[in-house]
Amino acid sequence: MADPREPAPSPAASLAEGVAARLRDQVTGGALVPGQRLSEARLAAELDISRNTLREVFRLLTREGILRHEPNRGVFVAVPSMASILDIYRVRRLIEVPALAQAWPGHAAVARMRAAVERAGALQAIPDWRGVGSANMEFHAAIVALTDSPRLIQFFTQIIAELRLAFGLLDSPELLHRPYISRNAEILGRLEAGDPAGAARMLEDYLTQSERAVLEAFARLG
Amino acid sequence: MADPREPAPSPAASLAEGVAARLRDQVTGGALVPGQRLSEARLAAELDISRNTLREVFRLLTREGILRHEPNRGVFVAVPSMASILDIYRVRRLIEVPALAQAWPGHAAVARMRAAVERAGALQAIPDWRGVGSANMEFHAAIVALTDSPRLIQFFTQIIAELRLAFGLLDSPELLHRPYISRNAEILGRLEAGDPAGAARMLEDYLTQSERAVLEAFARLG
DNA sequence: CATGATTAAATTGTTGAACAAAGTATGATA
DNA sequence: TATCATACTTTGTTCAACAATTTAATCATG
Repeated sequence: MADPREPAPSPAASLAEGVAARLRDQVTGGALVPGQRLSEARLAAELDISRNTLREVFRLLTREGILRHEPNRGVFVAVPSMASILDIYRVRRLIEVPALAQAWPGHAAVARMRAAVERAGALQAIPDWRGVGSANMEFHAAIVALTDSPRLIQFFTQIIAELRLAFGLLDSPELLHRPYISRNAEILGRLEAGDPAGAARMLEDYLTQSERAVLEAFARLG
Repeated sequence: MADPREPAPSPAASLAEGVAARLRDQVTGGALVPGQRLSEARLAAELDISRNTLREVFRLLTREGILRHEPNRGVFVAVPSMASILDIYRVRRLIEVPALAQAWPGHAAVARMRAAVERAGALQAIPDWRGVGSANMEFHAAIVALTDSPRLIQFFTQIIAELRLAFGLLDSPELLHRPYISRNAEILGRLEAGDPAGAARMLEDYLTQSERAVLEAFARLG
């Protein structure tokens, strides 16, 4: 495997979806700054697609919450707010904790959780903190995958994208991601030891602490 | 007020969103049958919009789950399955029960709940069972609104649309909606009496029973 | 100088036509 | 009947155009 960061070069069913994925990465990766306006004409030329196709892309990403559409004014990269972060963590608690609590330790998603933990560990050594952040998010996406609920999984994917958008806004990624590598490992260990309820309690602590850290970093921006 | 069924003739920010709302109603209202194919050319002519705009509409509704898009083959009205109904009720339990349990009885959404109950009662007298179903769904949307979480509210709106799509597939709407008018009223009464926890327990029973009824009706179709 | 109204420029919203690519139906042939 | 080549239909995508709206620039006026 060449680069452990890139999850999968999915075949991009249609051009619009492919471009959407590319743009999504650019946004969550920080290449596009929150609040920035995305001119249809300019971006279409830059991406080498037509305006119509780009508009389809905009519709997709707007509904995902990482772009904002103001009628007759244009499309902007969404600007995370304190309120949105609070909302996101609330949703995370509501979904992740029960998902883990009712997990069957033999579920296939447990392997995904373990892979994510190991990837985070490897990227920590480079160090690539943004990569660590991605791996940590993947860990939590895997937790939701434990539910086998397509709707929850898709919804949570959105939530994660929004959260990564907020992360991109903050500096000091090491502080935001480093402490949670071992914490994820502990949660996973407890689950594999056959104690989902205990793992869920640890996860709840994790979320509370992570939320506080993010909010503090956010407050430091003014 | 002329017709208590129509919630609000929203100003339709853009043409695409307006048409999306119209199509959504046609689908959840049963005018478009699940599995039916939506030809771009024909439907665009019928709705008197261009193919490009219709495609934007398709993207919106596909992401909402009420249309399905097969690359190079076309767009179809989504076909509810037993699995999707199970998933939907699981999500409902996960979101609605905690939402109600932690509700503050003075919240503005309580008024929405009461309005929905009263509307259902009125429509029962006509009788308009499809309308009763809509009112019941509005009751539960109001429960989620108790959380003040934009993300949960938007997500739940989707879930409701999908469920109404499934309802449209089933016959005997009276059997599916009638029993729940009084049940909703009881839940509301318990909440207004200052016992959110008790109301939440009643809601849980409600969901279990409703799920069973829907699944049975679904099984009768073969 | 500031301010508000008027005009000009740029951008979005939407359409229609066009064509390549993929899928579907048709029909000839073995 | 089964199979394969062919014609037809539909989707995927682009392009050019124009109306509607917003933004910027201009300018008169207190």
